Amino acid sequence: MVNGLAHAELIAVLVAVTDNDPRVMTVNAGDALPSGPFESEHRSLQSGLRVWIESQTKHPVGYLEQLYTFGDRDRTPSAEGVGGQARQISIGYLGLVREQDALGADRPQWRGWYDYFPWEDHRTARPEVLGELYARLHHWAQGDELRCQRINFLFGQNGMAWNEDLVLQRYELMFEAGLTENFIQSGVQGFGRVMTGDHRRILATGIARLRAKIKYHPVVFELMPDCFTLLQLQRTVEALSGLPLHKPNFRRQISQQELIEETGEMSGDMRGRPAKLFRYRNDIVEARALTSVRLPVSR
Amino acid sequence: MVNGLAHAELIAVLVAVTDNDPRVMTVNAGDALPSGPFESEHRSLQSGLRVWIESQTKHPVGYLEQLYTFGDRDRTPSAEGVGGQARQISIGYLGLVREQDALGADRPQWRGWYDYFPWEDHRTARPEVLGELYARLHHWAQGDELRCQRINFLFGQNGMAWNEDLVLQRYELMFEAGLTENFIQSGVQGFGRVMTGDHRRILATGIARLRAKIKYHPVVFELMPDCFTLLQLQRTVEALSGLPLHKPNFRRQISQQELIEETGEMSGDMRGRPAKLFRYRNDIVEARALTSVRLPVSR
DNA sequence: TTTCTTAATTCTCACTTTGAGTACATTTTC
DNA sequence: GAAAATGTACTCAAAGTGAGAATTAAGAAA
Repeated sequence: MVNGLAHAELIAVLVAVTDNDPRVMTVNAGDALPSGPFESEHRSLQSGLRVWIESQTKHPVGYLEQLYTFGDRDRTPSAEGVGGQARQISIGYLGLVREQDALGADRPQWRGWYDYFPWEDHRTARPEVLGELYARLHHWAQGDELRCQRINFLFGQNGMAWNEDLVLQRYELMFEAGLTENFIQSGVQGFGRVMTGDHRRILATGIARLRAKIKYHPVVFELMPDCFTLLQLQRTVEALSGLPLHKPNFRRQISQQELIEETGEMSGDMRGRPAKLFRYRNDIVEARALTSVRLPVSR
Repeated sequence: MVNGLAHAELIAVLVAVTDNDPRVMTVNAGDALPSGPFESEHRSLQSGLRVWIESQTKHPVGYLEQLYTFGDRDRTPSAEGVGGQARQISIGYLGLVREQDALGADRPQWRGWYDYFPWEDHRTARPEVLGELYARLHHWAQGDELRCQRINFLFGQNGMAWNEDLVLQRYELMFEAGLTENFIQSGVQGFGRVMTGDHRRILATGIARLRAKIKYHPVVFELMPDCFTLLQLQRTVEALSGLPLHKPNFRRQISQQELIEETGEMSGDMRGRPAKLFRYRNDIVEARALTSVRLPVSR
């Protein structure tokens, strides 16, 4: 028995926002996330994945961050055959691609991520699925107090506010309740598109990470074109977070962070008053831009 | 050539706070973090590590979280021999152990983490090392504007505030500047204790993660005994963050979150007025307790 | 031209959260 | 009993946030 030997695979959640909708790169007609073996000639995991993605997709990847390493035994039921001894380990990455670089984003590999998680898009209204979802979850809960509290908390019911960050927890609750892949494949509508293995869970991990990250780190700009209006920026953040934002307050928040500057040009193509164009300030020191959560420090 | 085959190793940053000092579990007289091969009989990475840690250390691990997966080629220069083909992949975990369970915390495996990062402890004063550290960093920077900005930002110089979260970035800057392992082993004092390979970097990753996490997730309580006073809690947070906290404001912040409740008992062993004892409320729903960063949501 | 529509941009104001410090209470130690 | 040490409760100004009104600038319709 070879201890510690495993098949290592890299798997990417590649995100772009086009037409105000967040999209994710898929393979097999939307059935899986792109992945490949970790080849040992690469210098590091990160650079290995970058090279591999760029050769596969032709899209330059601006931002790349490790998500999570998945290694549960029962993840991929079909993975038994790979050698008998060695386990499968998948290292997930989150990558961001600029709209302008994602040309061909209409090509079928790019799928709107709300196709997979329809209950996560609260931009215009509470998604309709939530009604049936609540019903089925509560049916599963069978009156168990803790389960009910968890449902209410995660899905913003019963006076609790919807928290957009809890994508993964919501998916995992649904998984526990038997409302994911097998259930959907039995023909139920509205609970999202399925993926192979645990790819949808990895996607949920990526969405959750990105939603949390945009709040304290200026990664949104990795998804924006060089020049953009404040409304375009707002629409992008809305697309990612799945929430409608308050325009004046959004613009106040952005401008006081001093992360962007006017280009001097105006956008002309739209209806209504033309908007100023902005660009991300690239004279910002690396990590400078974090809205830190504060402890009550003394002195 | 076997593609995708790798040696997988689990590596743990196990933290406990005793005597108001954060400590980390080590092996080899403080030279390395505990680690071991990922054995394929485990159900998942997480459970594998938990079993392994608890059998090795006899400490129950309350909280366990994946940190990062390290796989750079040049990480461990000595790891060439392991088989010629397969790469080494290390999956790092952060684990928290309660003070009461870390009895024997005086045993030499538990080391104060500021032994490894003396410049990170700002509880009583700016650490003295910072003077020499600045000097050496600026000497390395050689006037390069970007490098200087980065130094000032990371080390809170030149009007910038010290940010306790940037542990990893600071370590990596020092690494770039050649102020880590080899440098220290050449006999320089005050730049911290070294570890084998990149273990000190993994420790920095763990500290950084924990410092960030305590601000929006109630993980501190995983380090506290069942009953504690508010000052004990404050001292623990101070120990982890390396900052002195404002007592009245800290207690206000804690009490309005309603995460703890009075036990009704009082602490008796200390000098001065006895303090109320509190316990963590275990009727809190799992994730309920997060101080979320807000976007300017509309409606 | 005038008016309507759409969107950009600026301001206001109440309310909440923080930073910082003060005052007072209750115990042990000298 | 006074001093020292700690616990606990307030106060108050400054900063930050949520919600919305008001104003400006363009094209389109009447």
